[in-house]
Amino acid sequence: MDFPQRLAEAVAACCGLEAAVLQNMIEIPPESNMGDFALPCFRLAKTLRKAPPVIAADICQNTSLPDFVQRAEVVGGYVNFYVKPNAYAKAVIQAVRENGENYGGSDEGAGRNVCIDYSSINIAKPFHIGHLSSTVIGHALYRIYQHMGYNCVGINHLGDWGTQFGKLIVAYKRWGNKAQVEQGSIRALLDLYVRFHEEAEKDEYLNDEARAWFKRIEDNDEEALELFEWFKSLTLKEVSRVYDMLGIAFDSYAGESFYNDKMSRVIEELEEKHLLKLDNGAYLVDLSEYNMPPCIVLRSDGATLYATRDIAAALYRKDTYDFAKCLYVVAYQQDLHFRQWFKVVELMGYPWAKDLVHVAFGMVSMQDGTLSTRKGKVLFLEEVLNAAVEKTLEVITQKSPDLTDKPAVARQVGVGAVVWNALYNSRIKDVVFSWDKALNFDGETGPYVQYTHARCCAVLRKAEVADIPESLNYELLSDENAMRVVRAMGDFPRAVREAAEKNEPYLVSRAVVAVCQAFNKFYYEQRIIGEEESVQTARLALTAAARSVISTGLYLVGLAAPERM
RNA sequence: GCGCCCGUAGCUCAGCAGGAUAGAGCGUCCGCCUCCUAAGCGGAAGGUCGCGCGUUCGAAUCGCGCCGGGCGUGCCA
Repeated sequence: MDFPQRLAEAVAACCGLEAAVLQNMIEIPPESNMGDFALPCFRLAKTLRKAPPVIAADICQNTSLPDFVQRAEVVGGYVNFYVKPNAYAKAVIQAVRENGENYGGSDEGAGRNVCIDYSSINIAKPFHIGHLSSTVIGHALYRIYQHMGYNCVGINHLGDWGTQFGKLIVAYKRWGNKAQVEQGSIRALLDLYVRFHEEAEKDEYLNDEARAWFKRIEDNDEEALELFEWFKSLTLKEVSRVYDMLGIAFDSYAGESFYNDKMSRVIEELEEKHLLKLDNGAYLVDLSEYNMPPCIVLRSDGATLYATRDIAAALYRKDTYDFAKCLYVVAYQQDLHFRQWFKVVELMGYPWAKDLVHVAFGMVSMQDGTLSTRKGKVLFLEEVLNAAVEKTLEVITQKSPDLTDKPAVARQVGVGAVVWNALYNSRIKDVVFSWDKALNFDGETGPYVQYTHARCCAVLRKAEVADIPESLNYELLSDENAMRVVRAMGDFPRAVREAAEKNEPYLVSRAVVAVCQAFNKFYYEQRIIGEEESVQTARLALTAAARSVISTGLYLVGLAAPERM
C-alpha cells in the first residue's frame, strides 16, 4: 500500500468516509512549508453538509495519524500533514528494501489476465518510426500491469493478410528474384511494393493481377502460399532484430490470417441475435441510435472487414484468456472504428464489452509531411535506433574512455534515449519526429535517468561496504536534500498505480525523473563517502534505495539500467 | 456539415474527479569540476493558461458559444 493510501485509511477509519475516495483526494502541497501531504476538504462539504474548515478541523482532531506522520494542521479548508522525517525516511527506505524490484507494485491484479494488443506490424512492410509508439507504450503497459499483479498476454496482431500480398507477388514475379529478396529482405520487398504502385499507375491491369494472386493465396494455391509464407518469415526474422534491441518479446503472434476461419461465427451470431441488416448488398450493424455510422461486417462481394476480424479476435481472446481487460494500443485515427465494434460486442450481449479499451496515441509525422509506405518514404525504426547507438558510442568515447564493453552500454543508452522520448508525454500528443530530440541526452531524458542510476552504482561500488545494516539512524537523513529523495521515492508507488489506472506510462517516467532530480541535488550538496561512519551508512542506504527505485522505474518503461556509462 | 481530440513560457510539454503564489525540460544569459561520473548542479530572464460568456466562495481545470489546428466520417487497415 502506498503512503497516500495509508493516510487515506487512517483518515477514513475515524470519519466514516471511504478510503478509496479519500486516497485520490490526497495531494502534495505546492510548498514544502504547507506539509508533505494535504487533504482538501472542499469536495466533502456537499456530502457531509458542513463547511470545509469544519470538516478539516474534525479530521485533524479525530484522526489517529499513521506512524510516519508527525502532525496535522488545519489551513482554511485543508488538512496539511507533516511527516516525521526520520519515521518517513525509515518507512520509505524499508519499503524499498523489502520489496526490491517489486517496489511500487501491488497484488491488485490478483493473477487475472490482461491482453495487450500492441505493435501489430504489417508483414512485408517496413517497421518504421510510426510503429514506435504502439510498440513501446504497449510494452511499458505490459510491465506496469505485471507490476500490479496482473498476468499479461502480449499480442502482436500481425497484419498478415490482404491484397498487398497479391501486389507483392506480382511485383516479385515481374521484377524481382530470389537472391535479391533474400539479401535485401524488407527493403527489397519495399522496393518491389513501391515499384508496383508506380507501374500500376500506368497499367491498371496490374491491380487485377494482384487481386487474382491474393485470391490464389486464399484458395491455398501452392505457389502463392509458398511465396506468402516466405515473405512472412523474412519479415519476422528482420523485425526480430528490432524487438531484440528493444528487449521486447510477444506471447502471441496471432494476426489477421489466424482469424480467417473464425469470422463466420461472428456473422452467424449477429444473424441469430437479429443485429444484421442488409443494405446495398452489404451486411452491417446499425448504430444510428448511438450516433455512429453503421459497422459493416460483410462487404457486398462477401468479403469480411477489419471490424469483423476484430470482433472475431475479441471473442477468441475472451474464450482463450478470459481477460479482465483487453487493451488495444492503436493510434487515435481508429477511434471511431473501436467505438463501433465495441458497441457491437455490447449489443451482442457480452458484458465484458466494457473491458475492451482503446489505448489511443497521437500520430508521428516527419517535418516535411507524413510517412507514405506506398511511395517508399519511410524512416526505419532500426535506422533511428542505430543512429542513437552510434551517437552514444561517440559520447562514451569522449566522456568515459576507460569504460569496458562500450558497445553494449551504447546500445542500452542509445535505444533508451529513443524509447524514453516516446514515453515521456501523455499518449495523445502528436509527434513531429526530430533527430535532435530523439538524440538528445540532456535534461529529462532516458540517458539522464540511466546516468543517475550509474552514478548511484558508482557511489555504492566505491564505498566498498559489503552490507548496509538494517538498522540505521534515520535522523541523519532529515535534512532537506535527503528528504526530497525520500519524498520522491515515497511518491513512486502512487505514480505506478495511476499509470495502470490511466494506461499512461509517462506517469512512471516522470516519477522516476523526480527521484533522479532529487538524488542528483542530494549528491551535489552532500558528501556520501568519507563522512563519519553513521552518516555515511545512512546516506549509502538512501543511495541504495534511490538506485533500486530508479532501476525499477527504468524497467517498467522498458529501459535498461546500466551500472556504468 | 457532423463526430472525436488538441490549443498553458521562444520550443516541447506537466498540471485539468474545480482549490493554496501556474511548473519542468530544452533554448538564451550568468555561475559551479585540486572533492563520490559536469550525460550533473544552481541562478536569471521568459506566461492576458486561444477568445468570450456562464456555473461556483473559488476556473488553466466544469458547461455553452466562437477561433485556430489534427484526425475521422457506410463496403481500406
